[in-house]
Amino acid sequence: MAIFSKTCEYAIRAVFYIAHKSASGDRAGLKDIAAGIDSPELYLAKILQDLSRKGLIRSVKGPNGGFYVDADSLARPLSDIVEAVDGQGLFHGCALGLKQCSEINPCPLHDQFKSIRGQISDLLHRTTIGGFNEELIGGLLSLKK
Amino acid sequence: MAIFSKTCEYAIRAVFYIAHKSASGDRAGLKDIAAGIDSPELYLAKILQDLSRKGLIRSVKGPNGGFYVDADSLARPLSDIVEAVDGQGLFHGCALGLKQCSEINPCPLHDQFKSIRGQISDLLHRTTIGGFNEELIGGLLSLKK
DNA sequence: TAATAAAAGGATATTCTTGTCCTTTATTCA
DNA sequence: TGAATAAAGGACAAGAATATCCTTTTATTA
Ligand code: FES
Ligand code: FES
Repeated sequence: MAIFSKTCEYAIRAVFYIAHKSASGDRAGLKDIAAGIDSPELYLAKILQDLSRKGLIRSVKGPNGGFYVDADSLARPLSDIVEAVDGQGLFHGCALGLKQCSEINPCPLHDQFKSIRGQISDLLHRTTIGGFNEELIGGLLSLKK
Repeated sequence: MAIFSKTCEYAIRAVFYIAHKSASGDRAGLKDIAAGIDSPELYLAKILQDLSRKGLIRSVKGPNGGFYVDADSLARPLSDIVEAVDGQGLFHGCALGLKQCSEINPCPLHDQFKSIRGQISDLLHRTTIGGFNEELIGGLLSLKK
């Protein structure tokens, strides 16, 4: 198992991709993004429609249209994307699938897992959507293969 | 998304359950285990068959039969179960789903995720199957609800 | 205003995970 | 030895995640 669903992996990679294009003032078209993050184009379309409906990214139809993120959204934490796609499980769920993670009825992994889960949460809350733009533009980081 | 697949959650809870019964010298029957960890009985049967085939737990058929773990297996790391059920993804996979997690072609989350992934790996390698028997017998830890 | 480009939306297909059913095999015990 | 018990195994069913297809809407620009 991975930390994120496949859908969420595509969503994050796409949002990073769009963000770094937006930083250069460009919009990104669907084909462009799909190629840039190595994802199935039509499935990605659905994901982006969803993020757009939820206001996490912007879109413009017609010639020269495409997807972009505004300055506000560039500063948003990555956790907003994760939560929109995968829900809150990663932030609050029990490692062993108990209905409710709690101190009162803890599973064997609770104590140690709580700390790790907290670090994942911190990472996703600290990281912003636009936070890697320089490295992405500079080609130091990768979103494909 | 959770860290483990549902199948793996059941597997871990079941193995902990069987281990703590084995510590008391008992075998655990399917119904007993399913009730003890709150899982669908017939699905759990498949999971246990699989673990049994792979030698991670033992089983005996017939009256008074059931599942148990021998002393050797009690000392095995939990990572053996996770690997048998969910594979190696959790230990080596890229957070954003790149084909190959690497230093040469890192995704934006690589550096920070590597550390977290390492902690998960450590936790699962340090924790043994029988490691929580006392707390389970004492009722301090829970495997259901 | 007409032609074109690109995202939105609805429906459907495919694949994987999870869960159930029924028969067979092995073990115990009367 | 025969009846009862419990896991093993094979086939199937339901649901969710992933992926594709086709039509509609909106924006651009010639
Ligand atoms: S109860 Fe399982 S992680 Fe908290
Ligand atoms: S490349 Fe993504 S975690 Fe290492």
